Amino acid sequence: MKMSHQFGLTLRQAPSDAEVASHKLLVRAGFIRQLGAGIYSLMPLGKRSIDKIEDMMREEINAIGGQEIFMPVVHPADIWQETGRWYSIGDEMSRFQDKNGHDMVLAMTHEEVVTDLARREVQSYKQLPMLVYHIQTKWRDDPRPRAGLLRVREFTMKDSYSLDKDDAGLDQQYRAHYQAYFNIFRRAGIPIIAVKSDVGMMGGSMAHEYMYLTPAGEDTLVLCDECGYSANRQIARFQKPEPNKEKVADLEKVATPNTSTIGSLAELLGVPKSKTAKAVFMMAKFAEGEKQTEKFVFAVVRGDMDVNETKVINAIKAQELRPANEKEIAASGAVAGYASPIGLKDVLVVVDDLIPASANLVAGANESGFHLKNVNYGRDFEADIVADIVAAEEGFACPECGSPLRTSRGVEVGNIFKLGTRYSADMGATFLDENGKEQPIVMGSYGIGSGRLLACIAEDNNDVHGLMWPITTSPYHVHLLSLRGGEDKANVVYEELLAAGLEVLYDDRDESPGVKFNDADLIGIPMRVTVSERSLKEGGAELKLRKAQDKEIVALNELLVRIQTLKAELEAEIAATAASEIFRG
RNA sequence: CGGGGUGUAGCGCAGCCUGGCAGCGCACCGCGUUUGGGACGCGGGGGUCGGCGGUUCAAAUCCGCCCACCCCGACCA
Repeated sequence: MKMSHQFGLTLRQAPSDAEVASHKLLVRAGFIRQLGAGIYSLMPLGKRSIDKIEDMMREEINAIGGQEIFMPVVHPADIWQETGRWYSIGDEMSRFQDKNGHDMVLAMTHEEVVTDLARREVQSYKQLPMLVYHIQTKWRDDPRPRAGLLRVREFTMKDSYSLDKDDAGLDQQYRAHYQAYFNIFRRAGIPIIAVKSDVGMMGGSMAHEYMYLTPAGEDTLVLCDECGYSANRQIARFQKPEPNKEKVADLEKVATPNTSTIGSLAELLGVPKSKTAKAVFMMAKFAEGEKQTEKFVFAVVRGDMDVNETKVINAIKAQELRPANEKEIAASGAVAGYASPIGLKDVLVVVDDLIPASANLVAGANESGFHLKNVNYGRDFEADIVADIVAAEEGFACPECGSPLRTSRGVEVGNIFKLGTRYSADMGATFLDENGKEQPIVMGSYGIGSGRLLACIAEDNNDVHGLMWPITTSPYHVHLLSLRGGEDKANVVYEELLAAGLEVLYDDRDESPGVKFNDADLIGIPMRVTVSERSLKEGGAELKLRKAQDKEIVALNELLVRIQTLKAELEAEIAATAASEIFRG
């Protein structure tokens, strides 16, 4: 491609609303342009990189038996009603009516459509296993898009769906994806770790997320350097400390004026925070078919720990959780700052499993200015549900080996879910087994966001001058610059490289050398070839790697072979990182 | 949804407080000089000052409402 007619210019300054490196550089280098909040166009350079990423996805998914299909982006509401997600998903799903007044949805994922296809096409166990996938645009009206392509509302995703006759088959396809995803990320040139994760709105029994570690990420991961345990903080477990073994003492009411925080309470009474119980009030939404109900939830954890809302949602099997407002708190009989589960009515009490084992805690008296000492579970109050609802923190003990845990921020670039029969059962996607008995198809779903992956590659591969693409995802292999006195020879080189099948971005513009060099560094194509009066005098063309400092002069008649060799070396470097991943289920 | 911020040329910004011809740098067009790390000179083109309404002789500037975008939080894959 000749840059003189390239659609999309480089910018000397990034738009002021770009903050993270990948966003600034992708805009400045002309890969993407923003249309609205979380809505981006891909320019020619960006489109070429995305195509390469998606082609690698195709190769890896084809290699594990995938068959590419293409499913619609607009769905009739009825299939979403069949699975109940029409009712359970909130504003994040955009809905509209067609001209006949029929409810429609913009696809945010494709479980419903693929399950509908499966119930039409799959009749017999003899057809299974099968794996279908597509690369399609999705729309999720995220409450807060941010950071360029790292978090958007409209995005393209490769998602595959596995169809099996039983759990063993699902497990096999799940593990195949587990490895295939690592292959894709390796080939794309970025380090990724897999962590155990919440199943969220997908439902199902097991899930992993693929995380690129970066402070710009917004998921918090809990990692153990000792044994390799890794999980999203939303579900991360840890070993609870040994509870105290005190003898149960008598309940005692104490005046604690102006002591509505755990810190001030512990100080006033001279006890450690771990001897107190903390209460958090939330409203939980439950969906039963088409009906929605809300319930006041009273969660209790030890004072030195924090509630993990995802764990609460999973413990009480709610759809959604939000903080309760003052009115709702008052209606429940609880007193903010002095709340306790003792004597409350019509509320759902959820207690962390460390609480029943802890004796003589300090808790609120449900009376402003008073707390109770020596509160004991079982004697003074009981819970509707006892479960692990505490958020894992840096330094807590690893659930597997007891070593201190570490936390890190990450961006989720992919995920895999064991769906089981969550969708096939609701939608009647069944087959006949060996005994002629009707069984629901056992399913899995597996996604990777291609734009988010592009952003992570950019985030991981840049320096002060600009982007530095791995050869596998670079929009072009070679960036050819012609400078004064080298124009004619550069034209010949361009034609020769193209004829050899190389992808070349040719800077044939009438610009000063500085502009061309700086644009080349900004765009970040791995190999740069300069043809000028000077280089010709020195014996040919100048060849430089974007990531290296050294330059070499290569005779024009050897240039093609030299570039092909270098390209093969760059590809081999990435291939050399391939490995089998240990599955951590 | 809560808190904070910003909307003036393609990009970055000044002007607004204290109302009076809409500016600067980069980018863009023409001519000339220059040519290996974001050149220089001369001459040009480009604006509903986010939108609507109000105050005023006069509004980018003051007032009201709305919209968009960004950041933090809530939430989410």
